[in-house]
Amino acid sequence: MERNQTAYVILGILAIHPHQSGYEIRKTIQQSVGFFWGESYGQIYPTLKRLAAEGLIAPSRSAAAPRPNRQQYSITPAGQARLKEWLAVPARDNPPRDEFLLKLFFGLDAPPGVSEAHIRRFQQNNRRMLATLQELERLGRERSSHYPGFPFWILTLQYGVGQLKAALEWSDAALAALSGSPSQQLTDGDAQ
Amino acid sequence: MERNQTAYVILGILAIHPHQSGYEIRKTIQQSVGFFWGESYGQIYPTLKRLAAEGLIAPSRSAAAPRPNRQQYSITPAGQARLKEWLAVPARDNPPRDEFLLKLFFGLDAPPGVSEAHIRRFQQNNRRMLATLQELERLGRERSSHYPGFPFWILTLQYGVGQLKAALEWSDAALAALSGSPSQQLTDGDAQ
DNA sequence: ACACACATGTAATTGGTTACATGATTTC
DNA sequence: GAAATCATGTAACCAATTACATGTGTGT
Repeated sequence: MERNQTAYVILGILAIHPHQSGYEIRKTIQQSVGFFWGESYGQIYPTLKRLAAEGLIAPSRSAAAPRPNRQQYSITPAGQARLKEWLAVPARDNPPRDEFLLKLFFGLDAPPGVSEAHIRRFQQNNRRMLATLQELERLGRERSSHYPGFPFWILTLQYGVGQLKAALEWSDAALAALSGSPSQQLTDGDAQ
Repeated sequence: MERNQTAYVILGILAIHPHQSGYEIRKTIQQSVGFFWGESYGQIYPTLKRLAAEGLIAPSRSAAAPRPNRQQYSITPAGQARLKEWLAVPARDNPPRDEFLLKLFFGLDAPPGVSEAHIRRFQQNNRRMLATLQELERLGRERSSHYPGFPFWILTLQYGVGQLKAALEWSDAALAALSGSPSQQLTDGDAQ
């Protein structure tokens, strides 16, 4: 079992939409799983070559073939099998690295106000993201709810929404907590 | 500004606890920020050498020097400055890659029951983690609440707790949703 | 004597990003 | 004709993990 995850995103995407080129695959990824998964061309194109060499995908051509200067691929039966195999294996937890939390943790060594600023930026990013996801969910229900994969997609979306809402609630509490004791030692504008 | 984050964790840790060796630094990392940050020796030792060469840390020796066969370091004024600089820069968002969500998204192509199993495993992991964090918080309040950095540490903990609770609520809803339509097409144990 | 934790490191590999290079096609 | 987007790729680099190698000190 490989650990190269790019291969499996590609297989998964091609299992849903056949006849896609590297360029299209990347767009599909962004539009469907973009909020929790990213891929760069530098990863996609070499992987496509390798998957084709291994017989897990094969060059193909959609009925209404649009442009000539692109190479479309589809998943092969072997590819389907490999995807299925991988899907059955428990997910490894993602490497634990959160730069925002790290900077917050070292807040005592930061210039005054910096941690508060980090949290406010975090809050704004999360608000924007939440709006995007909610809009996505609305649009999806309108346009794609008949797709067989829709229930799974909506679950991932709802997970994102839940995490963002929790993060936003925390942000408020965190800002309130920081305006209490710690910065007072430096700001100290009211005593005496 | 470097992008090597290992350097900054080390600087940050040494800013809090001086006179630590690579081995101790790693333990400190695990015990303090371990639930959202990890470092391996393969990363720590070379980075220590480099930081010393750059004058951001320096070999040092604690008053009660314990074992001889280890090299302790402390942060230098230059290192303090670098850390402070880095802390002021907005955190980049962590690379968006969640293998669990990816497998869930492709749930339609998975063997029946697999997605449910993934969610249940996820749920169990989160429950365990939540218990750990809550215990950590309890212990911390008992033993370390007088440390000046305590408020920041507790904030990161509370963030983790909030995310885990949201994930657990989602898990229940997700399992309920999956026991509705999608697996019925295959299981279909009750009609006819 | 043995096991375990302490302690430091290197080599190989990989997974991945970024920047660069190039050209075709569509649209205004 | 210019600009934007479509489209495919390569090279350089890097951060990081894993596995390996080696030795010391402590407790039983």
